[in-house]
Amino acid sequence: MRWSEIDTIPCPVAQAMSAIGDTWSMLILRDALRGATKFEEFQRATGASRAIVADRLSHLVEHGVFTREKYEDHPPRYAYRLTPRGRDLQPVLMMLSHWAEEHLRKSPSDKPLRLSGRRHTTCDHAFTPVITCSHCGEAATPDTIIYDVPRHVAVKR
Amino acid sequence: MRWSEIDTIPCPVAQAMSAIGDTWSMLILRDALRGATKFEEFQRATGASRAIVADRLSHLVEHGVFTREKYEDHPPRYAYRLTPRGRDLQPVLMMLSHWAEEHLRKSPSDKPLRLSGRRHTTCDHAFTPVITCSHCGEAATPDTIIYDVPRHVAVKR
DNA sequence: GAGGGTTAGTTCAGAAAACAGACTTACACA
DNA sequence: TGTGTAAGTCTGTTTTCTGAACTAACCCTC
Repeated sequence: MRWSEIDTIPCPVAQAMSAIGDTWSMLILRDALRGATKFEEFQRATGASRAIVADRLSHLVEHGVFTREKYEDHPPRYAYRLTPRGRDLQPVLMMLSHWAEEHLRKSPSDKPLRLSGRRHTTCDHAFTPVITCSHCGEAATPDTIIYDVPRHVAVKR
Repeated sequence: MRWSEIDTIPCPVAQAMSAIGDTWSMLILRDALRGATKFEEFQRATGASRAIVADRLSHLVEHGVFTREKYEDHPPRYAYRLTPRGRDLQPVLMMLSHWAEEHLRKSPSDKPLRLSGRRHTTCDHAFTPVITCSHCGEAATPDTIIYDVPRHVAVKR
């Protein structure tokens, strides 16, 4: 199995990762959600090489996560803007950040990291994300969720 | 900037991706959350080469996402089990799946994919995950969230 | 009008990493 | 003696990445 064949796996996690690309793409998405739109902004903020940034941006455009709009003709200059599909990745990045803040302290005795203050404008309070059930509104914690996994994908026990 | 230096970036997204590893690690996590514990199970389910599986598993053990327990001495056999830190990645994987199911249909006219039925045992209904605010309990959609990003990380506008 | 800054890339060679497939070890069962 | 299972390691090729230089066209300052 090659990287390039990952998109053939019939699984939403594999499909999602295939569309996003890799860690550099994640960092580019993070910066886009913070407001970055220009090539140079992405390059500076991620610290990745120019070739990587060019490659990942075109991958993300191909997969409908960004649009590439010319905002100047001579010389050609482009703005990369998140599509609705791209903006919908915000919850994924937020949960990832939340996980890191909870778990990735430097030493076990450290307090949880709080690198980014997250504020809910509806109630104007700092908060942490809580996943709830679209049907009953109660918390959907890992132990209250079961999956009906298609038989051909299921792991043999 | 090298891959190996990603963990030096003071950003929870970078830290999280550094701890997780890459797409193969994501697939390994997916399988672990489905109940896989053995090397061979991970190898079959992900389709990655044995070297990749061995490498990613040891990476994840190093980062406290899995434990490696010997369950047989001769010959040595190991079970990989998720730690609490690893289990807490479940919401991340769930949001990623949800995004793929909503957005990655084969053609624009297709209905959203529903590859895995997600059921909430509290109310016994199929559901989609909704992120809410830990303070007021209302939906925390991207447009109702603002970040207080530390100045040294902020993108210049 | 010379020089520097900005923006969005492309190109190149050498270095690093990923990868498939074969191999190893060791037991169980027939 | 042979097949199956399990958990890797090893090897040599293939692919990707890095870092630096280069292009190109405009703007601004001196």
